[in-house]
Amino acid sequence: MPFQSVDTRVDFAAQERALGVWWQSSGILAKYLARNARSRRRWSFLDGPITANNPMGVHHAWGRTYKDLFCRYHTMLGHRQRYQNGFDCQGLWVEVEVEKELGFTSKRDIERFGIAEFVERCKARVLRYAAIQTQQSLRLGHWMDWDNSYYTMSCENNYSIWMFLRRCWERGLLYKGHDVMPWCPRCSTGISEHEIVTEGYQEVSHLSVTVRLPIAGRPNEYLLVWTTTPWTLAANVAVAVHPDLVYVEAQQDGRSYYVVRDRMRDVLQGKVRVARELPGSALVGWEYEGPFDALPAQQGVVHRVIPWADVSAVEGTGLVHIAPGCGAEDFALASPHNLPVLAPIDEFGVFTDEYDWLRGRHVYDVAERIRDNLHERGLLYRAEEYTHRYPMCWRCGSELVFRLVDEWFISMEPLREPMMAVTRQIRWIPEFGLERELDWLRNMHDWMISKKRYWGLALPIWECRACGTFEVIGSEDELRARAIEGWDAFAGHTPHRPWLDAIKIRCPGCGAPVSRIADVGNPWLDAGIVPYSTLGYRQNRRAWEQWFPADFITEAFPGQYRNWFYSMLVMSTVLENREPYRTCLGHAMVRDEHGREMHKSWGNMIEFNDAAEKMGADVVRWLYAAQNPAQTVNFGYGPGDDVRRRFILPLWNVYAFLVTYATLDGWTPELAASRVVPGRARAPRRGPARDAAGAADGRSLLDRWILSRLADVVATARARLDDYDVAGAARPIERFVDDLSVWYVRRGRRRYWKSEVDADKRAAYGTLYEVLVTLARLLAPFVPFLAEALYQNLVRSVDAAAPESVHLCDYPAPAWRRDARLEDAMERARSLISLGRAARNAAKLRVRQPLAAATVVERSRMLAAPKYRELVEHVREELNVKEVRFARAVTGLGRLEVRPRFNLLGPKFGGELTKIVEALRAQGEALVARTPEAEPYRLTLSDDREVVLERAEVDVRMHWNAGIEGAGESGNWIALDTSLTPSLVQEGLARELVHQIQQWRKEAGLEIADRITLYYPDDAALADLLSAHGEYVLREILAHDARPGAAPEGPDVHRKTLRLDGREVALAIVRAGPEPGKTE
RNA sequence: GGGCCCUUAGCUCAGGUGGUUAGAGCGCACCCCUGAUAAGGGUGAGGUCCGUGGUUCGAGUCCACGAGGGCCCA
Repeated sequence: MPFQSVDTRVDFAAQERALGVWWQSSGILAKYLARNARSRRRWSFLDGPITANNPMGVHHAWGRTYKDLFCRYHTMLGHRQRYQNGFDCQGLWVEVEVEKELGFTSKRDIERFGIAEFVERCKARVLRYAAIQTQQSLRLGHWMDWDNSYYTMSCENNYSIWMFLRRCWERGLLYKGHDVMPWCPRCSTGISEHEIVTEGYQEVSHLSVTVRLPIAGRPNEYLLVWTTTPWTLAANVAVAVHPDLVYVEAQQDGRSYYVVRDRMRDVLQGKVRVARELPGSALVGWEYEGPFDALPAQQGVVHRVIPWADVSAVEGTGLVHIAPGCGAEDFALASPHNLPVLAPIDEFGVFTDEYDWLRGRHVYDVAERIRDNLHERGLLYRAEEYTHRYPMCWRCGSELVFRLVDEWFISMEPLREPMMAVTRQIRWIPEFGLERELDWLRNMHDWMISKKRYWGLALPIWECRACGTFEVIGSEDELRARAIEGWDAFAGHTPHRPWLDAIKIRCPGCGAPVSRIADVGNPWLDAGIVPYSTLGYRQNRRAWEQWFPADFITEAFPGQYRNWFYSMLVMSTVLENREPYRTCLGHAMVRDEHGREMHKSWGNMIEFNDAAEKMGADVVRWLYAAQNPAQTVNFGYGPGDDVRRRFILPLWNVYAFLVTYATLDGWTPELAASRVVPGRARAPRRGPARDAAGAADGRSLLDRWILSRLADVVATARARLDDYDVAGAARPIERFVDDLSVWYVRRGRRRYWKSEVDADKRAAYGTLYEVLVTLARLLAPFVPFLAEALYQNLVRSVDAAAPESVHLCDYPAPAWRRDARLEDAMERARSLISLGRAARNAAKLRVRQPLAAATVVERSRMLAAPKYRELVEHVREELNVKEVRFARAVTGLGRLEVRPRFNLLGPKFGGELTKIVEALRAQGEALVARTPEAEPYRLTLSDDREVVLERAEVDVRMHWNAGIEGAGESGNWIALDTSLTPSLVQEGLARELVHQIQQWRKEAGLEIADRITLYYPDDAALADLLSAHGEYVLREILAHDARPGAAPEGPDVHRKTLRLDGREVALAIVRAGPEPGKTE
């Protein structure tokens, strides 16, 4: 079976869709998953659950590219795996979306709607988006056991967390805290500090007020306080001052104000007289009238001035209004100073009954009323709009307030050191991940795990209202045993609200029936338990140990050091005091192609589906694979186009090239000098690989070079992937494909065109074939679609015994021994060619014009060796010269001028410079000629002293003799003989003629293999040209014959007037049918 | 205020353990090739390696301090 023809204008996205369908329908994915089912070597990957709440975005594709790539790589290495994907299901983010769908605005709507129905809607939403994300992942070529994904809402996951919490409780780590914390009035829940990420702050404008508070026993004297949250004044109980700062009593309009000295000018407007200065400590203990002493809640409160070291003099008045029920720092001061705690608002942000005229009003709406009320009572000093960064709810965008609440916490202090020890057992990539995680651990607070919501882990805490005893239930069995009420209502349901809420147990303290607390859990508990819940920890400890710890996890790092990476550390430290994963690869964030953040509202967001269809999944994957994970990636259609042009298309074109000519020639892999068996059998695992240097099967140096390079890139890719370094593998592969395309194929083209089938041609086909087939396997984990397309056509079409899919093959191992000397010599040849081209450019001589000779001066004399004659031949052909000569020195070809760089040497040698210039003029040429590469010049001055000149300090340039143009440096030079003889000019014209006729053939629509007859006019110069170079011209343009005179009439006759050497010649070509033996 | 990271060509980025004259892609200028052709290739211009000081025979690379930016935490 011959290869199928390859279109160079392939629609990659369509090809990917077709392959996706084929993989499914032919069961390839299933075979892939089963491939290593009985392998003894395991590789344990643990998937971080993706939030199944929306379609996945292009940023998810980065991590998923890594996940898929390493799973595929280890599959091709024969390692048994679990291939389990995970979905994150529970939490406020899902609730918020369902609330939006239902048009809800607060928790009351949910209660009215019914918690059971609401929770079912949440589950349904998760399943809906899990299905969508599964399809999207498949479109990306992400192969997992999609029918066996884990869901964090599963019973097993929830009960596993019960087990963990029970263990915490037994160790005394679990407690109920009474604290002031950020609270979202819309969501009616506390927001833990972990959740107020930097994006959780926004610039907003608030009404700020400066209030004067009359001091008790000091008529006409006032404390000045300033706040941006006027509503908290209703709960004021104290004013704090810094004991060591300097305060002033400032007199204005007949009143005395106390304010910190450094802020006086900013705070007090108008004329002010300073009556005295005093330290803050002098104010401590003073009593004052509160701003709202008439409120019922304020009855009996004594307002005092207290000392506080955190008071600053950069903002406000230096006197800080303290409301322990409305601020976290305020609350921390309550206990040491014995301050009453007033909690003015309920869970919806509404003032409670004890606040009289504020009762029923929302905190968002009271700022103006409070200002007006203060004004009426003469307490307002000033009010103004103030813009500052303020925390917002990360899900719904509402402004947060601080509120006194009861929440449940895990004590972290006893875990801090053990967790840090566990963290050090893990390999973090990038390495700074370790420091970041340790830093987080050093600073971590107790973990608030409760949330006053509906859809989430139902915290298994039963707390007795009567005596305060609480207990944590650790499993479903224990629950059943302890239930004294409500089991029937619960049985058959998942352990969620509201079903679990029905169950009561007996209080071990006082015997009263006890209900579960109403709270649900922090969603990072759900994700943190998966190294236990998904690996069967509760069912079979021995089986669990075979997959634990995970060998590898990877996620985006900005958030996960404090989220998933962290929660797994907590839970695994408590349960087993062991690292839950061995290697953690973190990657940075995705920005748009200009480096800006992606936002839907900015219009620069790219949907995953659009990216897959417009640029293709392979391009998306390669873009991510070649990226440094530590650095934000600029993702977009522009960068995608780069990948396509730089990597995908050149590779595809090389592949198309091989298939096109192999088909024309009737070449198949069976004809290759050495068979390539790409399947499960592989290159020798041990013992010497085949020796590229000594290949005795007709392979040219060019072949041996590319095979040596191939061995290199295969070894590098394996080593880098073993080290979890994707970019370190991808970039060398890119370089290799570039070498293959711009050098191996470019230099080897003629070997495929020639009509005779000889050993050289077989070697050319065999080598290129081996390279491409190896590349297909090498690239399979990176670009699974492209690799499969190559493999199916190059391997499966001709070898029914080969594995059905490239993804069922082994990963390639180096099949040839490297020949570093040959690679080195090839580099030198290429570099000489580059210099020669520069020389041609300088001489304005196009490559089409042959030249008599090039002279090479090569210090290492490597290319002059007889065994590298072929490389010299490449130099000769690329530069289009008749002969390449070697010379020992460049001196005979021109004059070396050595000039001092005065700007550098002046400061160094000062007055001696004159002598140096003299010496350089006299000996410069000899000096340069004898100084080895990389060494400085040692110059002997007229007085026999030696001075050392750095290479940068002298300017060496060559003045070529007439008729010579060259280029070079440091002992490596190439000089072209630019004198043209009539015969060289004529030969150049012959090439020009060929060039123009080739162009014309294409315009005329002739096939590559079509033969023609050339008719030319009676023209002496042309006749000369053809008599001298006719054979060459006819061969190149695939003509049987060149005939003088007019062409006959006919449908296959094309006429054209060409410009040749400034003259016009009217030619005709006639199609004469395809060349025998090259019939398609 | 603390921790971590970044700063290299107009733009985006490479540059193990210090070592010739710091590289690539894109863009730009000029050119080549034309049997990979709605492609491909070459040559060239373009650099205060953020700054200052230090270690060293030698620093883009190591150290200290500083500037700007990012992430995280207070």
